[in-house]
Amino acid sequence: MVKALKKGTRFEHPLYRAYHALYDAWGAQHWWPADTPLEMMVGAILTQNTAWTNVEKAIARLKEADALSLERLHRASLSRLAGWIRPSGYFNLKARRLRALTGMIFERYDGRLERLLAEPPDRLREVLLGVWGIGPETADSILLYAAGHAVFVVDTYTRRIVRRHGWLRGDESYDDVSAAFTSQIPSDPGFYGEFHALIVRAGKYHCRPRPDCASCPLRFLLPPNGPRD
DNA sequence: CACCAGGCAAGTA
DNA sequence: TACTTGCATGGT
Repeated sequence: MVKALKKGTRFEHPLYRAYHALYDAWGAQHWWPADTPLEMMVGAILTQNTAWTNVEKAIARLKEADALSLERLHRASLSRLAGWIRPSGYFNLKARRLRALTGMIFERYDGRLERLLAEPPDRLREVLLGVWGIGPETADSILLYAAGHAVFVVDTYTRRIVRRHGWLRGDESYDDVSAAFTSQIPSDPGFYGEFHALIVRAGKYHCRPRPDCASCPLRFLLPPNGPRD
């Protein structure tokens, strides 16, 4: 994983210390849980505002139907597609979003996913954001976990944690929160991918709407008066 | 029963 | 620009 980095004041930053507190407690999270880049991208759309356990069911059904290929996803009717991904919720919406993605890859990249993913990072982000149904978090997840670029994914848990810990005010734009991480911690996709996964785990089991800080690995890094809000 | 989950786009003022 | 709303299943 991420080996020890050289010492220096730069690495005393709260975000960097938070990473080590989480990693020491829980170790590697092995994200993103997908067998192929296509599966990763499909999962990124299916998990929008949705519990991952439901996405797992949807992915399993796609595999069961042997539909998890660019061609088959694109050829299937929207109602078939929606039926397969039903357990992940918002299935009519997400069927159209998957169609928008596969359509773009066929129209602009000759149906070759590897060509899309070979685009330079800024260009790839721009293209993905141009697809209906792909916003900044989904785009950055794909950049990081499918294309291997060093971007920091910001989700609701990230926002909650940086606000509760007072690392940021909490009203910053997506890009500002992302930049707060990438400007303060070493640029390494493995590192960013692990950190994001650890934040999600902390968000799931501790930094919830009703926080459970008592056993959270970050409890010693909280502000003196406890979590904000 | 209520609440939550690894967002996004479209509408309104 | 800054809210608000629709989208939907499954687990706690």
